[in-house]
Amino acid sequence: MKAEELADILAEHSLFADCDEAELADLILRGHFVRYNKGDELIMQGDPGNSLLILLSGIARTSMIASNGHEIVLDYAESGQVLGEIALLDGGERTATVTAIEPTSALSITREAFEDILEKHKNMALRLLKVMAKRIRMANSMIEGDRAYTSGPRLARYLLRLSVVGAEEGRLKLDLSQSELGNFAGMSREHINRQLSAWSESQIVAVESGKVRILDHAMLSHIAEADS
Amino acid sequence: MKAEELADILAEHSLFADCDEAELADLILRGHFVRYNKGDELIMQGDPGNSLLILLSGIARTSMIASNGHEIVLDYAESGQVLGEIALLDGGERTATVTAIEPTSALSITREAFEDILEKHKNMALRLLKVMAKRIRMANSMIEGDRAYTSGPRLARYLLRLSVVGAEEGRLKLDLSQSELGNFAGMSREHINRQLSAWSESQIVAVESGKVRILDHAMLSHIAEADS
DNA sequence: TACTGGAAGTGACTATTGTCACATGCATGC
DNA sequence: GCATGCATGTGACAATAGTCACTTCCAGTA
Repeated sequence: MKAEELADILAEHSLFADCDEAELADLILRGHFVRYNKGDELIMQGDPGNSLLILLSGIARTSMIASNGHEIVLDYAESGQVLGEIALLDGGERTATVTAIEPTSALSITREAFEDILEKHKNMALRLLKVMAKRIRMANSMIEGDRAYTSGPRLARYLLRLSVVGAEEGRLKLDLSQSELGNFAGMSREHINRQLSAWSESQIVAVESGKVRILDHAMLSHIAEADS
Repeated sequence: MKAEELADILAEHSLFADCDEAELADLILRGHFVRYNKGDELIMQGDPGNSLLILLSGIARTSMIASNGHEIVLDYAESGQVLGEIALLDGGERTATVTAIEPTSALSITREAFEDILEKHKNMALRLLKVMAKRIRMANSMIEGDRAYTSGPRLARYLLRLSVVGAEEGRLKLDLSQSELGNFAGMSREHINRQLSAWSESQIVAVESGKVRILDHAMLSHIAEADS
């Protein structure tokens, strides 16, 4: 892989967009290119965390299994995203499992390589700090959503989170099944179904062949902030 | 303030325990010592975030107000803890309000000072990364708790989180009122009361003059992992 | 085309938790 | 001591969302 290719991928979404050539070169040199098939686990909850991944292509689901067996989906990561930094940094176990939901490739960076790169390129640390700041914001916003809102506004928030900005026709980034949406938004499949049906009635979303499309973005945003 | 004093404070709890003298000296030199009375706000949600705080004494509550007015308590911070890094790092607004719940003092560090120190002392970045890794773990664990567990186990978790390790007689770090506990654990005051009464019956906790004491730590841990 | 498995739709019931309305208790200061 | 105010205890009820048990729909394939 060439530095330019990596640069292109990183430039698109991630906070690594402003890496200079030397940094990219080192990432490629010290990193290890890995491919995964749909369903493969890039990271497994409970494992020791001795490496970090930078997603290059594909989409991966980050999820945790609570001690009572309940599965929680934390995020869907796209290319450019960093995965697995937490355990690498604090030396603890991996808190979540990351599963490829389509063919996926990534750059894997070991702890030693990571430390070397951090040492050599001071900007990398700052970049990582920003990545993590963003992640904390996201986590706090999930907590806020879970705590403060009932299911309706919460689902609205997750739909908005899945919606693309320049959305042609309100398409979502990901076509999740209703069960998957339920896991993500923290509600039962049946309840998701009923809520989507209701919104479909009032022309806020359209549900066609299993795929959700946002028709009234403004209304959905409004619902996302409502009291109930 | 002398470097040794700061060193003592940081050594106790925080990830800054291993700072060398030069680092401490710079923190003190570039930092600004601030005092707060009970009830003062160290950080206000919505403000621009141009500084970071290191708590030196006292206890501060981190909370958010959701757009529907619901208040969520994210954490109670003790001395040694870093506050306000997120907004400082990503340049966004402060996501939460931090309120002193007793007289509190802190070292305030501006963005410029922060950047200088980060530049000068490479270990500081790594330390901050660890602080943030810890925060993400905590946030994920809150999400897990909110999503996967019913109120009983969840309250158990929060009580355990408030319990001191070498707890003499199961005392909590903080004597929260039942309303405050409710805000923290995400349940109504009444429900907290009923749950505590039930546990009090079965000798798991004791409630005496408004203060909760954990009697059966093992049992509480067991409840914290239960299916319901 | 008919068969099959998985996703989606739906009604009835249940469970958990919040809300409201009060009673009680307890400390503080006049 | 008594009044005031805030924290706590408790019963009755309402609301939200989950569970169960089906049915229906649809795509892939034998």
